[in-house]
Amino acid sequence: MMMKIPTPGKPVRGSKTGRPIMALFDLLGRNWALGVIWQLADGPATFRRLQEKCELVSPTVLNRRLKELAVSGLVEKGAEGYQLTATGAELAEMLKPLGAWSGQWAADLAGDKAEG
Amino acid sequence: MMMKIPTPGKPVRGSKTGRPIMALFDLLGRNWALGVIWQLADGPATFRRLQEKCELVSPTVLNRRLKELAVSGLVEKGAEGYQLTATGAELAEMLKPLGAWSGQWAADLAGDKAEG
DNA sequence: ATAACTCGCTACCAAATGAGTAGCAAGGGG
DNA sequence: CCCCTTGCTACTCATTTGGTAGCGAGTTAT
Repeated sequence: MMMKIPTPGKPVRGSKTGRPIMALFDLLGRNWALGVIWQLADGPATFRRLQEKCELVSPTVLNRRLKELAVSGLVEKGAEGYQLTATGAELAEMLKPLGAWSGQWAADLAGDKAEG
Repeated sequence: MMMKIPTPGKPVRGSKTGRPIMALFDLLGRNWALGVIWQLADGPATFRRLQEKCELVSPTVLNRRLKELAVSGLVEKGAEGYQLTATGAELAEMLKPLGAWSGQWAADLAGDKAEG
């Protein structure tokens, strides 16, 4: 099983420099990575529960993302299943504003189409 | 040429509901999407300049991301090349904190390894 | 004890996406 | 006209994803 997990400081997929922000973007720039963090911000969840919250993402992908996020110190396993680490929670906190913003963005896009 | 571009309000890759936040995560959860926005936050750039800033990302991928971001109203073409729209700039603004945070994250990860 | 169920996860394969190189059409300069 | 840069497409091959099936462990119910 090959698993390239982006790590700050060394070359990763799409980043030869390994600048932290690029390693982060590489990690988050994978399907469902952001979604998983978003859902875990609500609180811990078991594997299957998380799968449901992520609209039935396939177990293959979910498991891959969880492993990557775990190695990266953003997610960990606790008594109640998977949960954000302190670091992961910080990140989730920074993502929160995107929730409201995305609603506005969706509205704008719909508006543009109606007008244009 | 098939191009599935996530649009809020309708089912997209990885999201049957099309909730705006999921459409957004789908859009951003692609290789270099976040990186492109990040780089454009510095100011407009031509295609080739952008390619350089993104560590020589292949033109294929860069072009795809730009098209997707354009359709999604985050990026547009101006006199000086590609640039963020007002909406895109808002998003970029919200991503800014990640820059500093990722530095800390990288340091923590390195620290854990050294200790652990 | 065992049958039935749930849970976390892996194996497997098909489909989509990505990387990388080559190179073309358009525009500008000399 | 020739040469250079720019934006981008074509093509090929590697990697990632999606989707289904199902296993081994633990739990409950009989």
